[in-house]
Amino acid sequence: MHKVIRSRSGPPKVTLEQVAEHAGVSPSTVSRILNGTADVSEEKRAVVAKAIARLGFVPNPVARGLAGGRTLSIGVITQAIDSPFYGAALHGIEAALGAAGYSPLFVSGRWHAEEEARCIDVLRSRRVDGIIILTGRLSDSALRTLARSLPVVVTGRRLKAANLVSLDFDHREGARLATQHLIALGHRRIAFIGGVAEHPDAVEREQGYREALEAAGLKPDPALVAAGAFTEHSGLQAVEGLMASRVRFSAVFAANDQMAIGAALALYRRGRRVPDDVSLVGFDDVAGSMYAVPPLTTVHNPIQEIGGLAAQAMLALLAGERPEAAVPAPRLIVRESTRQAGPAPAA
Amino acid sequence: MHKVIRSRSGPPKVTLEQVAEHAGVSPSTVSRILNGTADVSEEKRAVVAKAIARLGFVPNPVARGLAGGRTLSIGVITQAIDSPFYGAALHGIEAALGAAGYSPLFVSGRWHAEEEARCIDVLRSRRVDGIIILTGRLSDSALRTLARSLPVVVTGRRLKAANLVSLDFDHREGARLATQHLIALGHRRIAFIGGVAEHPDAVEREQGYREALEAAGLKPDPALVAAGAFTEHSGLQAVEGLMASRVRFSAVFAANDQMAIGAALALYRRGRRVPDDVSLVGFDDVAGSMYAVPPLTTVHNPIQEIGGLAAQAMLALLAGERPEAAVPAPRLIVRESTRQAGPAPAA
DNA sequence: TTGTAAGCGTTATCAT
DNA sequence: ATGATAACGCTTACAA
Repeated sequence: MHKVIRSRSGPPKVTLEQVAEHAGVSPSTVSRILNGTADVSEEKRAVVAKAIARLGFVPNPVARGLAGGRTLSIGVITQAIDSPFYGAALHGIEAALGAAGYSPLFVSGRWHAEEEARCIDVLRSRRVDGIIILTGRLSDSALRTLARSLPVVVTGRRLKAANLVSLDFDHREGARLATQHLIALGHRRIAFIGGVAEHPDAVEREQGYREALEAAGLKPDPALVAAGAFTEHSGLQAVEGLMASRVRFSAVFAANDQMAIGAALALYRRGRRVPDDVSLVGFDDVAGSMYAVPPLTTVHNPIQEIGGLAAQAMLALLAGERPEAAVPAPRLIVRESTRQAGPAPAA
Repeated sequence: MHKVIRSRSGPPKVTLEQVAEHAGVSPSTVSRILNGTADVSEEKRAVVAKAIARLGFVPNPVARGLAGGRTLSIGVITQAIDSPFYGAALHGIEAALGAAGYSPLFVSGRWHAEEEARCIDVLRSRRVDGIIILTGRLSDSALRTLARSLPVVVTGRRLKAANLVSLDFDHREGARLATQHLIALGHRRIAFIGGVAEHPDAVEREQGYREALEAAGLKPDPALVAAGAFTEHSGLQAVEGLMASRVRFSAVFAANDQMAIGAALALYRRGRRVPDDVSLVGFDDVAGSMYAVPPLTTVHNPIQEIGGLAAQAMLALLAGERPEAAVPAPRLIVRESTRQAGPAPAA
């Protein structure tokens, strides 16, 4: 009774050495049992287990880190810790890592390559056992170099290297799906709002858009593609630009949901109804898009799942395996922001 | 030249001892300089500084943690790391802590008191120097106890204790503001969607709603208050329940933005326009609400700023001060989801 | 299979 | 003001 309370109130002060003493074995034996480093007789195993339970022993990760060189912590580089997109990924990572006794150390690159490099330094100085990079800006060669000193898992690219696994979602296919959907509904003049130009996801999504158009015998009209920056505001601005330039369009495909949301607002402001006057498709299927008004048709990007996969790949890497990660294929989620194109598109 | 590259590629292998040797002083002197623990002659200071720069020495936080008992890391307990609300707070915390050389360790309680307790154990076993709790479920007395062994900063309550600082936003006043706004617009039948019942923020917001009503001579109608759970879905359901029960209302005040967003969708589905048919107010001013269709009128909750304040309070606590934290007062942000009540509310 | 002892890179306690 | 010399709590050769 008394013990339970203590274990929750005071810092765990019991040391491995005390456990050893209590069990009548040597510290190394206890350590071996804890880490499965070597075979230990069932007999001692039992005594030690009892002693651990009795004393409420919890190994000290800090000491472990110093002695063993492993800290049981994994650095995770995101671009923005707030953001529905990264939030979901972090959630997936936390769950998978936590189940294995590892803790994530989250840092934000804030879209600057420089910041990102600083993040890596921080993580390294903290002696993380590995680094997961969620769609960063670092060059492929920088990643390869990094992987020479640490296991690395990176999302958003296709990259082969030792000690490194990359998880890549098929953005092109996803964008193709979205565009095809619009085409199938009879839309011919489909505007596209792009993402951050240097961002690999963004360029792939634009490629998918183009490919679908071409496959349908439609030729991409440069006047229909607007630049965006993956933010709501940029989506709003993009649509405003489009309307100011007086190009006709009956549908908009935005390279991510946040921009689609911004686009919806711009349309609303100008009195163009979604989906009655213009159809709208996003990308990512971020948590909020299901509750947009109207609910947004989008391409589901299993971000949280990818986070989990990334974490598992890292765990496998740490275990000395050479994991092959398979990312789920994109699926189109049809909701209420798209509909059949009107018989005669308005001039 | 060569050095720069190495510092970014290999793990920092230079030890304090090597610096000492290189500078011709003892390790203790180097340590003292690093920590400002004692006076050191300008002379040695300079030599050591040079040696540190020359060798590219970076102190090892793990070793520091073992020897000194401080890890320069702060545990942060959130309820959901994904979530626009907590995301913003984490962002504020990360920025403030990072500037001081501290790293946050984020863990999610997932709204379970039990999980939350486990989180604390994890953080403690990692030897964090302090714990920031963002609106948790732990009892006040549990927090007091915790504060006896570790500096604690907690948001979402008013609590006085040694080694503990609480930051409390005035939810009641915020809710009052929101309700008054609706009343001033001529609304008389104002529905309220509550939050998680055990959540202190939720009850205060409901109190504010009631107070504003009473202050205006309106008596709260139990049929107008619906239970919610701080999620979009629960907001949607709440409005559906309200409409199914056929109570009249010309305005809805939701205890947070996410529920307001859900409410907006339910209204949209039933063909009731916002704000033409019913006015809608949220709470928190989460990132997305500015881009809702229509943009949501809400109470601004400076979450990111509060995160920063919490971090600074923690830093002050660690420095042995007794910080007084002042949280900004709530402000109403009037956008486009509210308008004058119609002359004769529909039956 | 198990124990002994030497680290791991700092900080802290004494002396001087 | 500065230097030895223990810790800190655990892992890991190396022995036995």
